[in-house]
Amino acid sequence: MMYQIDEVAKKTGLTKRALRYYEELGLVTPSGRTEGGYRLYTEQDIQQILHLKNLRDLLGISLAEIKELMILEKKYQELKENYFQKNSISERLELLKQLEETLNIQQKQLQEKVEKMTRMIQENNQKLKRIQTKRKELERGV
Amino acid sequence: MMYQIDEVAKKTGLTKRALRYYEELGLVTPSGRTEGGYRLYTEQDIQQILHLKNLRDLLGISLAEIKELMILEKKYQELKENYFQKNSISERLELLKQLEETLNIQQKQLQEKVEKMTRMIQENNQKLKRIQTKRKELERGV
DNA sequence: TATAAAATTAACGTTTACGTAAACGTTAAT
DNA sequence: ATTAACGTTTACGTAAACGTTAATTTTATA
Repeated sequence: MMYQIDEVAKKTGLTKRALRYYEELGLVTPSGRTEGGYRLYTEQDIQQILHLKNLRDLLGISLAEIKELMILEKKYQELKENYFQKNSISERLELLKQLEETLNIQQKQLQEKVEKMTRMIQENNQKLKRIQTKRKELERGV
Repeated sequence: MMYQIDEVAKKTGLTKRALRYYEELGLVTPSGRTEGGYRLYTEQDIQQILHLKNLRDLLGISLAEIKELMILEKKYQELKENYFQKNSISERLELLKQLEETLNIQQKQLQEKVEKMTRMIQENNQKLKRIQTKRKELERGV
């Protein structure tokens, strides 16, 4: 089953404009079109869009950087699906190394952020406690 | 001891332009100026700037939203420092309630993000494992 | 006191990530 | 066959968050 743009917009929380824009940038291309030219997205397309959204929101990197990433992952998918490889072994090794490196960088970024956020959450909790204490003092004082 | 703009830029990792821009938006105002008009930042100013940077990078909210937040916190600081309060009790209670609410919203945002990021980290780890396995297969095959 | 290094403001420019409107085609249902 | 509700492309617009340049001052130092 395939979905058209409005459905996908609702499912992903992105606007139709954003979906077309991402396609324009070469980030996500719907797998099909109707006879008349309507975009048709598969379930996989939607997963890819959600992944892209995660990268955008969680890593906070630019769409240009995200594009690089998705190109890499696309290559990896192709590699996985091609049993009888056209690529040479050295090419495949090179791709794997690149993917590994990129993922490692991503992991570091994510972990750093998680740590900072965790610290911030703890600080906020302490602040909240102080505020609640103050508030109760005031309320008793009334 | 007070620092001038270039020093602060280096300490915070922001550009001088960004610091001036944030000031223009009313986000962080240096505590002093030299006779000739050079900006002078205190240690506290720097802490505030780092906090602002954290909000920007971790929550990914707009500077306009950050401004609201910092206004609230500023009011709270004033409230803490004024032993002999000018504000009425009801005003103070109102402020505390607002701060509490805002912090709670922030906490939710942060926690949601942390969860999503943690999931992503785990997915990445599994992906990394698969890639490493494949790589070793290839290397043995050579 | 001269001069280099760093600062200031003002104003225009740039990039990113879409929003919006126009003009027009498609699809499904009546 | 019409029509309402969707879609399409093209192209200009816009807000946010700074970058860059120019013209001018300050400040520290030789």
